[in-house]
Amino acid sequence: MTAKRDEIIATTCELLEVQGYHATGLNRILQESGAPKGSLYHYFPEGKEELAAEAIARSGAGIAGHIERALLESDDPAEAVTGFIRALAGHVAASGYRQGGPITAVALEAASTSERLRLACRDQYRGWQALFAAKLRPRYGPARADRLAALIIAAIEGGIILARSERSLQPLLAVAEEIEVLLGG
Amino acid sequence: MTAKRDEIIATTCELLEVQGYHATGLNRILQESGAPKGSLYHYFPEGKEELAAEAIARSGAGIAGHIERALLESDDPAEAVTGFIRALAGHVAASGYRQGGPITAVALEAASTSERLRLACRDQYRGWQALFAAKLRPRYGPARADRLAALIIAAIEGGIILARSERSLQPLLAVAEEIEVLLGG
DNA sequence: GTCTATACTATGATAGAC
DNA sequence: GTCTATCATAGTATAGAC
Repeated sequence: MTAKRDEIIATTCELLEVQGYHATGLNRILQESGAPKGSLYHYFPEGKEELAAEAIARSGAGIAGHIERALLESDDPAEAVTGFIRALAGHVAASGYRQGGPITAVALEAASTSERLRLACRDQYRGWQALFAAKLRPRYGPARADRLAALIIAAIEGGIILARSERSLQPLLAVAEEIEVLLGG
Repeated sequence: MTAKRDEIIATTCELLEVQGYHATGLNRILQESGAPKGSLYHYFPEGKEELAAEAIARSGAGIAGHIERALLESDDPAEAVTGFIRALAGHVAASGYRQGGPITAVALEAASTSERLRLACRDQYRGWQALFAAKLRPRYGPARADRLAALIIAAIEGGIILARSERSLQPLLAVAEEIEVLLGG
């Protein structure tokens, strides 16, 4: 029964996004996903870490999909990138400043704590960065495109942190505007 | 005896920076700071949250001091800002990619969880942002200076996340370079 | 009256029994 | 495949030592 396993992962994605890794208990995951209590170690023999790693991969793939679709919306890189950021900002606000950045919290908690989760997050970041870099490469060349992509990811992740702390879109919108300036020149 | 209270806060600062809020247990704090277990609720009657809030304020003030000093190093805003980022990058690497961003992890975990900690982090971010904005205002005017300051904070916070995930300075250095471009124009 | 040892309740992750 | 036991540790509170 893979449907139940999927449901567990989906619930984990949500909780990790809102609360981070350590604040998210297995009990809560099981309860929220409606899965039987004893079933967790059947589906995830390596326990919480394995489950979290899979959740990170899934969340990351979802974001990658959003990035891909957003970057197709315009031929102009500046417009495409800032369009993505503004759409993301809307999503952050719509969630009551609870969501946005599904792996950010885990990335920070796990960086010094769990090599497995650190690598899981790193791989997602690399994937996103590659998508932006590919879009920017024709105009800026490979080296600069990589740097710009790094800045974009960093500014988005940081912008989400500020937005959630302020409960305001302003930081993310400022990020979008300034990145537009940087790319527009 | 305020010295022991101070020691507890200092230890909490370190642990929060590396691990975040929920991963940091009171036992660990007490043990690491050499303070007796029973003394915690004497010094911090409201428990862990109160302790964390004080630690956030202290870490934040330390960063503010670093920002202030760095911004005095050059009259050119671009040089001053990127100087700060590069110095920070050095510190991140020197700590084995465990430190840097003392409140980032807590900000994310607590944003949806503890109003008190959310506000504590928000206030620190506002303070830092005000410092950068003040430096940028003469050249860029008030509105743009605020936006640039938001981008700078966001890009730094995000850059730290990426650097810690990659165990590499590259993301932070890319951030510095691109911000230099943005401010240099 | 300032500080600390100890105990308590809840919940964490996990693993063996059914 | 799932329930229940286990064992550790969490955060907290109180009663007593200095």
